[in-house]
Amino acid sequence: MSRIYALVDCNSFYVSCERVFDPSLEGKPVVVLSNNDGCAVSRSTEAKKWIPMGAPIHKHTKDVILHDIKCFSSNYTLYSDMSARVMSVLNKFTPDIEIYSIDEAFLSLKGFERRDLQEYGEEIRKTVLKWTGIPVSVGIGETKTLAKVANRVAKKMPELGGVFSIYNNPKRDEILSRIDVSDIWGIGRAYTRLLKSNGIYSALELKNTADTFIRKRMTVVGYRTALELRGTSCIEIENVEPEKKEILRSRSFGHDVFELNELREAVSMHASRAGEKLRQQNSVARYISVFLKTNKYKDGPQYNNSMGTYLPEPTSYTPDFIKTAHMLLDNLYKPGYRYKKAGVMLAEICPDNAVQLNLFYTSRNLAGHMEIMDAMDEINMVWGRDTIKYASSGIKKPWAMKRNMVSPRYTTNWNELPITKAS
DNA sequence: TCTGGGGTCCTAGGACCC
DNA sequence: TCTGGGGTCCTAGGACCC
Repeated sequence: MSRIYALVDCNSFYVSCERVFDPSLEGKPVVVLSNNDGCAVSRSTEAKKWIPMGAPIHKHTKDVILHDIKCFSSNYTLYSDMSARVMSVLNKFTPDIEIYSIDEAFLSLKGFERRDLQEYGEEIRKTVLKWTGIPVSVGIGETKTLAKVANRVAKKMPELGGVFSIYNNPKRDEILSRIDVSDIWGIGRAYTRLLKSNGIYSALELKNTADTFIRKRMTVVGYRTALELRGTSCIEIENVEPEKKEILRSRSFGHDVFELNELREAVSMHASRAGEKLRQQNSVARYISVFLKTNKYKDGPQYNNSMGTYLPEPTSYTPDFIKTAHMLLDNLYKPGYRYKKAGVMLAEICPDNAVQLNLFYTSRNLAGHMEIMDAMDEINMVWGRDTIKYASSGIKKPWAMKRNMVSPRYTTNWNELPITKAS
């Protein structure tokens, strides 16, 4: 029984989102920055010449000015909404879909063996572009890893029109011989170094490497990658999103922070956001930890530490998280450092219904707590984030991250809708 | 001045038990 | 005196992904 996978990947996704609502950006070098306006995380084709992926933008100020590169702070509200639109279009092609990241999805095309896959890929591409304005590339293959390879080929060679199928392709080995091992899904920096120092440079060479070597040096994970290159599918489509086992919330500060008070505000905000995420998946957590970091890129004394503890019982009640996180932070905090980042992690997560029986017998009014949480989540969902929030999260937030070049929330906020000119 | 954030999986090795 | 061997659980750290 053969399988067929398609990988649909949005081209320069964040940049494409910005362009949908501001067509004047078309054909120009555009860059979207990470939180705090730090690194370039999405670049248009035109910008790639000057700005490497992940580069700190402040190191490229000259290029930005010289080539008039348009820079944007990241606007996740907009990108998440556009992502949902793209995914819902893909869903119309097959319900057998795995949303792999904000800009990528795997589709199972089992049963499509006799169709012209190239043509089908083009139909997907055209439909997504027409209905959402987002350009995508489509790669098709016998396994997810081969679909990834095909997608890469589609992206690298614009003359293919954004679609490439390696499925049953008689030239498969020739294509694999031109793919660098570092470009294979699952092969990162460390494995690239290992493979190249053993004379394995291309995907074809990895495909033909002895199992014993791969298993010993790259664990079963690497072995699965090799099998997938050979056409044996080992990594299945995951239709339902698995529940998170850990939830981490953290941010760098816009400015260095010295005071415990400000750190307490930031930690309080992270704890309440982590709680929101936890409740979204109807779970409770038993373990919480807090971490604190100075700026590793700066000279001066460094401090990097974390502390965690078990909660008296599994919970999703934000005030419990805030209280415990503050206690941990108070123990963690040392005066005299320039702090750059703080975060809160929830772990030992399980579904809330798995513990409900026990909770009925606790002394606390759990039902009442949950009603409060539900009400707050509901209000914040309808009226926007932080309509209701905890006073301990601060009002002025001097530590908040920088977002100096953010575009409007075109699709999710009535006050920021795009305006069409009446002639 | 300015360097992202959020995850998962696997293994090795220590602690401990019988 | 003899200091084995099998097993589980936990944690830290390394690898990867977008």
